[in-house]
Amino acid sequence: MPDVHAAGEIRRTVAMRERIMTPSPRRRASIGSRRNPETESAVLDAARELLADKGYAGFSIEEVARRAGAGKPTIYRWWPTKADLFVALYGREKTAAIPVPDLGNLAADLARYTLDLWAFWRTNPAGGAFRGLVAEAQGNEAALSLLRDRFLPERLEPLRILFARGVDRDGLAPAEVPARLSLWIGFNWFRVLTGQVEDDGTVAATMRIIAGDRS
Amino acid sequence: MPDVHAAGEIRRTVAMRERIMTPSPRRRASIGSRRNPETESAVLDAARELLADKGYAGFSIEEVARRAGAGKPTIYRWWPTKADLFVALYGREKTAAIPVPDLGNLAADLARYTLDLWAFWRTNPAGGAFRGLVAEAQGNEAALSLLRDRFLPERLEPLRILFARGVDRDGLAPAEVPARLSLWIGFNWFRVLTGQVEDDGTVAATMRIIAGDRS
Amino acid sequence: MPDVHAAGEIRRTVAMRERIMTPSPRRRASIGSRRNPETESAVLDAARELLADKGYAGFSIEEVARRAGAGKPTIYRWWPTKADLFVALYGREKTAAIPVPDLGNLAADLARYTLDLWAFWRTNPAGGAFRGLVAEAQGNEAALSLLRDRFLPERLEPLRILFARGVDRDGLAPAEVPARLSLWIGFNWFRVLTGQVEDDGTVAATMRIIAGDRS
Amino acid sequence: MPDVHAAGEIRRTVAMRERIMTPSPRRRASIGSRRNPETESAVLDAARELLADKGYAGFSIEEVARRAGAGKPTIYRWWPTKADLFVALYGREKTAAIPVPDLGNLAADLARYTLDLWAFWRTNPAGGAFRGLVAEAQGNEAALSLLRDRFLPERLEPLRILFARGVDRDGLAPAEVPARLSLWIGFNWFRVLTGQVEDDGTVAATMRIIAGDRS
DNA sequence: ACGTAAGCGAGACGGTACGTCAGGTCTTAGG
DNA sequence: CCTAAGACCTGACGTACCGTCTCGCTTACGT
Repeated sequence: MPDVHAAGEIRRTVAMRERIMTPSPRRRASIGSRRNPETESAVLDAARELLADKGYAGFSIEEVARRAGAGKPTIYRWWPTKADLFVALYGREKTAAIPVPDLGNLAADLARYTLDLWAFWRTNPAGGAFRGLVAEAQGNEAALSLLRDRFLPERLEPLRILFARGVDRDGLAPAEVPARLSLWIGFNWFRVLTGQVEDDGTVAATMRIIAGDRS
Repeated sequence: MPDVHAAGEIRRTVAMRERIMTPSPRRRASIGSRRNPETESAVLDAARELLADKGYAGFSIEEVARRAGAGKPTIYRWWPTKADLFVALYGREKTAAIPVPDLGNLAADLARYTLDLWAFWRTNPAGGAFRGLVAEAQGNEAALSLLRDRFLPERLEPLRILFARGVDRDGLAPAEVPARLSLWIGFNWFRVLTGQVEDDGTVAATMRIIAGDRS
Repeated sequence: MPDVHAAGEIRRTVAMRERIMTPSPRRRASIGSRRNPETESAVLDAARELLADKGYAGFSIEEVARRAGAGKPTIYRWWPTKADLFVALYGREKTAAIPVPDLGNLAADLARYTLDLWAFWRTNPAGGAFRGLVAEAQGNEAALSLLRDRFLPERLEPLRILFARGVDRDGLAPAEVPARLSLWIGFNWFRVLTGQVEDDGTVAATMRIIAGDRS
Repeated sequence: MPDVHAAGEIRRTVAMRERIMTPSPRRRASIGSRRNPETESAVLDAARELLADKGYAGFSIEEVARRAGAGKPTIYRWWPTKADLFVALYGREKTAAIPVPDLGNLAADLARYTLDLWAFWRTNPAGGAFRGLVAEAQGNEAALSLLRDRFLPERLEPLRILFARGVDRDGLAPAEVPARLSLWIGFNWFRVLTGQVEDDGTVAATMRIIAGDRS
């Protein structure tokens, strides 16, 4: 049955020729029936770069796919929404980047951590990822839930440590911790969402209030 | 070749039928070479209603035009960006809705004002407008500037009154007012942007911290 | 989940730069709130050309839009399905191209008309359009109905004339006309769908059978 | 960063649950280094069923693989193109299903055979397979050649018998056989490709014309 | 008897095209 | 000069399949 497969052979030949002809900087084929970490990296790198280049407004899955040399479906397979992509992006950058300080009192610790965080946001596309995530959450219940219920608690861990130490060391009332944590979050959101994450000299004073520092 | 475009004609026919069937919010022709205030109202009403219906995600100029029975260019002429429309929307709603309380101490005043504001946000599309404006500002420099430099100072006037009274009456340090105001703003942003503007009983305590109330 | 777009101003600037930079053979803006015949022409020309280049297999709305310099939504607005586009394409080409012969007897008339039709199909992408329409109809009820109920009766008009003349002149039994017409249609479909529309010398004999010619 | 890809994991989980829930048409492992006839059956059955369910438009290798519980590469290994699969499908079904009638005259034989064939097409997915193969052939040279040069001659064998008998018995001119055969083929193609394979009472008359019956 | 070659399910991969939505621009026609 | 209307191009959306690839496994066959 020699001619039965002619079509397939023709198609294969064409595909091969095309693959040879195109410059194709790097073609990442599948590595079998499991996730290709190279692809994951390429996508996150591209997303990071795009966010840095164009900001949230210019951010699109389409363009990420283009830059990553990835197919759109590949992206949607692993990050079904933009929000997921932002979270992944943020998680990738921030990990362990900001040390949990121990300067002897809560206000100083908060100020140090806050300023480190701001520096991170300023110098790193992850700041843009965070802003994008918040923006996304304003019109998308799933994104909001991702932000509020998964992303936030996770990223707040260092703060909980700081406040716990404040309770032990500085005599902070445990019952007040949630309110003070909310204030810290809100303050930071306000600053980052209005593009004001440079130290204007007010951070220390603000942190003293949040810390309940009466000195 | 008259019947070649039948499909298009069908579409047009459907559109016409729908236009006829819908209550058709009166046909507003031009009123000459000046702005038609009826149109402005119709657009803002439609925007408000749409925001209430679909939220920020479902908000589009296209749909506003549809509901308002207005042409898209008409909308773009007067509100060149979504942000402008949000600001107009918000400015239209909030005015004078929330009384400036005077309950004898700053913490109580802040709590009362905050809860009133939240109630307003819950019951009024303007809350959605605000969230939309923040989202918009994350990818749009003009919207950000509008939000930060025009909208925010304007809406903060009652707070300034409250804090000024706090200085006079409760002995609040004048130097601390900006920081405390920032905390109040941030707290409110955090709550509204995460969809948490119901009183969960934590507001009073939080306001006491912001007010610097040591009782 | 609509994305938040950049400032209109940014977009405008980018668009302008692109418009200036690209050679852009022709930019067709709207000509107001009515159909632009230039666009219609450009689309049909592009479709025709694409069909000639790549055949039915390589035919896509996407590529037509690309070649026509038209937006996909514009194409979908006027030709909601590929079938509509094929019909329009065919209608545009065939009109009045094939004269209705009168050679004295039905068999000769049919042969002449058939060979003219084949010549038209050979030299003109409309032949491809017809094949595409049939292919489309095999998996799409709407396309099938378009083909069977609108396209076919219309294109068969000349044949009806020929057969009517056969009844009057050659004594063809009127009751047999539908069956003979079916045979003519079927014969032509078979030939065009198998890519056999060159005259191999069998047409005259076949048409004599269809015409019921006993000579 | 283990929890960053939760979305993907959720998708996988869902997929697993579905895999568990579906009856899972038995897991066919390899049976060594030769073709597994169970797999072949499963694929052809699935293809047949899918064609019956969804028609040519809904037919995809992907879905066949899904239903057959087969890997896509397995399918591509044995049937490199859709056309091959269609041919295999049709070849599998039709064999010997339609008896070659002998009713005393050619017209009657043709009518009987045609109606039997139509009945077969109506009740059997092979009809859909044939339509699919024709559609495929409109954009695929290999499929066309398959259809024209292999499939058609093979399936026409019974007709040749009928016509040969017509020559012997009914005095049909041998020179006219090819033309009359073409007419029969064309008529049937036209009917099946327009979804008109119910006997509307015109078949007998049409077959008389094809048979050259002058009674 | 055992290594190897081939078949197998699975599913990720880069792609192309789908059909839809909205964005912002443009022009008409009319008041 | 404003207004409603709606066509236009653009570009992104999220989905379906395409055909290829590699994995990890199973089994028969040749050495």
